[in-house]
Amino acid sequence: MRESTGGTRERIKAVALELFTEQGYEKTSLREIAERLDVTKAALYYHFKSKDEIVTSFVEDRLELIDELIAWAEAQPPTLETRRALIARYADAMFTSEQPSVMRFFEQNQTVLKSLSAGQQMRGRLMKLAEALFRGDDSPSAQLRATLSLFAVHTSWFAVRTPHISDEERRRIALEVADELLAPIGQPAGPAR
Amino acid sequence: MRESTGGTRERIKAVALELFTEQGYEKTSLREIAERLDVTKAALYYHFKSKDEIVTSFVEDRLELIDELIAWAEAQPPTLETRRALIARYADAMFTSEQPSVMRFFEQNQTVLKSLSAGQQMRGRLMKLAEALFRGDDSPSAQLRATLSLFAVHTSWFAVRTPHISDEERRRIALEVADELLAPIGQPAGPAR
DNA sequence: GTCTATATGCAGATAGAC
DNA sequence: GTCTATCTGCATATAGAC
Repeated sequence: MRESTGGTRERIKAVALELFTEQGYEKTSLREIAERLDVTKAALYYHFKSKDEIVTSFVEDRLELIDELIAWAEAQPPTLETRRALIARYADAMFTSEQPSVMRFFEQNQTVLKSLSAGQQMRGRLMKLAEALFRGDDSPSAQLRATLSLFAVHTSWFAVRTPHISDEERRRIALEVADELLAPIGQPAGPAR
Repeated sequence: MRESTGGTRERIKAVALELFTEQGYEKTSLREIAERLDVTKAALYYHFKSKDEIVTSFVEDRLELIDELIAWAEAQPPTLETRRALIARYADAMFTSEQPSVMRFFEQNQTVLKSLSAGQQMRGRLMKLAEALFRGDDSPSAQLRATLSLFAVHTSWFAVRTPHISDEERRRIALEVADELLAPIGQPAGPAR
């Protein structure tokens, strides 16, 4: 417990993220977060002026990161190579980060997040990311494929149930499937039978 | 408003489903549901003994339906044809039903549903459905593909952003992509590059 | 920077009249 | 089958002492 000096804000973020992800935003009370940290509710209000400001705090880092990816992609030609590189970079961000669970939190709290500005921003950003993935081919199937390739990355943590599988292996599988989904995008015609 | 006699229970279900889906389960109060129906909260308690019993009421129909699909699939050989037929039947159920939004509700309230028994049952059932889709090939990539094929059906309503597109067209696109995802399952080796 | 104490409000739920 | 009235509890949030 070395970090008790000054690190309180970070500890609040970490605990809140964990509880929000597990139980949901609405079901997690500030009392619960405070108890877990062995402080009082009032202490939380010193660090964050409201409950949803806690959410904002850990969503913002991700927004920046996604913005960078989008900007990078838009500077590239809309080729398959670009799409693949983009999803790979995104997967790196998801798997590498110290807190991969920000996206899990987001997935698990979609509806609630609609009414939070942080949530709306994140929603918008993921839309733009999907757009960057199908850029140059806005056919319905390309749109669906692009979105699903993001889901491949997001859901591999639970969709792959094999026990004891490593994160690196999950990432590899996710990208294998994502690549296949991206392949037909931008082709003259989809792989209709 | 012909159904005002006796149809109250159904009207409650319909409004609750809509609000739960849009705003989330926790954020939607019984007061809000009651106001929308122009009745009092107490009236709701005549029809349902608790808030989560409302959820249970509209989840149960779906459970049965999914159970039938699973049972059917398990009676078939684990071939690609079976997988494709299964996802097609599932898509029919999703798109045909009078209330396709039950699954939307479920997607949007995952975390909250963890603590509701109806939610746990639905979770379990979707897991089994995914298993039925990769039956005979439990490789990690097959598991991910099977899960994503379900997502293709579930998410086509928002992932495909083309305006004025019909439900039938969405269903067709979803199945096109789902079929592609299912194709490599059960093959000697995945389509590694 | 963290505390105690408290304000204020709405949630889910029940009792019992009509 | 729907109402009014009310219970009980916990939520977010604030004021002000230490």
